Amino acid sequence: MDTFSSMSSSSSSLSQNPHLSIFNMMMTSQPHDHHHNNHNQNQVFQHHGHNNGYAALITSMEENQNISGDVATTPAAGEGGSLAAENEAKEGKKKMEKKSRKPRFAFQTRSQVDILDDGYRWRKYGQKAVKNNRFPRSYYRCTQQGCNVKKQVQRLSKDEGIVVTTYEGVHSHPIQKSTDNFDHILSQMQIYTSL
DNA sequence: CGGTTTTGACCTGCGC
DNA sequence: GCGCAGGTCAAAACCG
Repeated sequence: MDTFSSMSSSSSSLSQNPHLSIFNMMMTSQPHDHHHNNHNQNQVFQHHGHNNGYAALITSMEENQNISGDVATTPAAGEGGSLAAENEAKEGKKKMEKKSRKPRFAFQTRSQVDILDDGYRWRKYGQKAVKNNRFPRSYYRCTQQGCNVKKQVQRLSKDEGIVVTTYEGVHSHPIQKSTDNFDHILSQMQIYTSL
């Protein structure tokens, strides 16, 4: 998403509106009708909290990029899956998004809990053990019909205090829960971390 | 009872 | 071609 390019320049404003800019952009970005081929961009945004121990990092990627060099991502292997059977006659099922690789965003947070409530409803559809990582990776899909946004949550084995949430795709519907802003999430994290 | 999680099987891409 | 690794399916279990 080219939206990110403008963000890097306005990174200074992040200190003003710490979380809103990041999350609103991720959650409310408009669906691109035509998958305009955005070039290979892999931008990393880091945001260090003031002193609450919170730190977030966002990575946008198009091809097979690594998330902070620790989380390995395969080149859209998931696009295939059992979709090969789609060649037969699966029309009720979802079809693969042509060749367009959906934008992916890696959101790295320092938190004790894996489930960061971002306001959307997710249904878990898989969990896999990751190589060189003693923590499994969980796969979620947005429960909203017609919304094929996926996300995967993984904890770094290097630093188990860090949770990497990778969003894939763009929501085509408003947020269902009353998650006004990131403060809600922040407070939630602080609650859990104080356990 | 309906929606969600769990979990093993299955599929695909890739490297050897 | 085979095995591995990552991603998905789907049936059963679980939970409100």
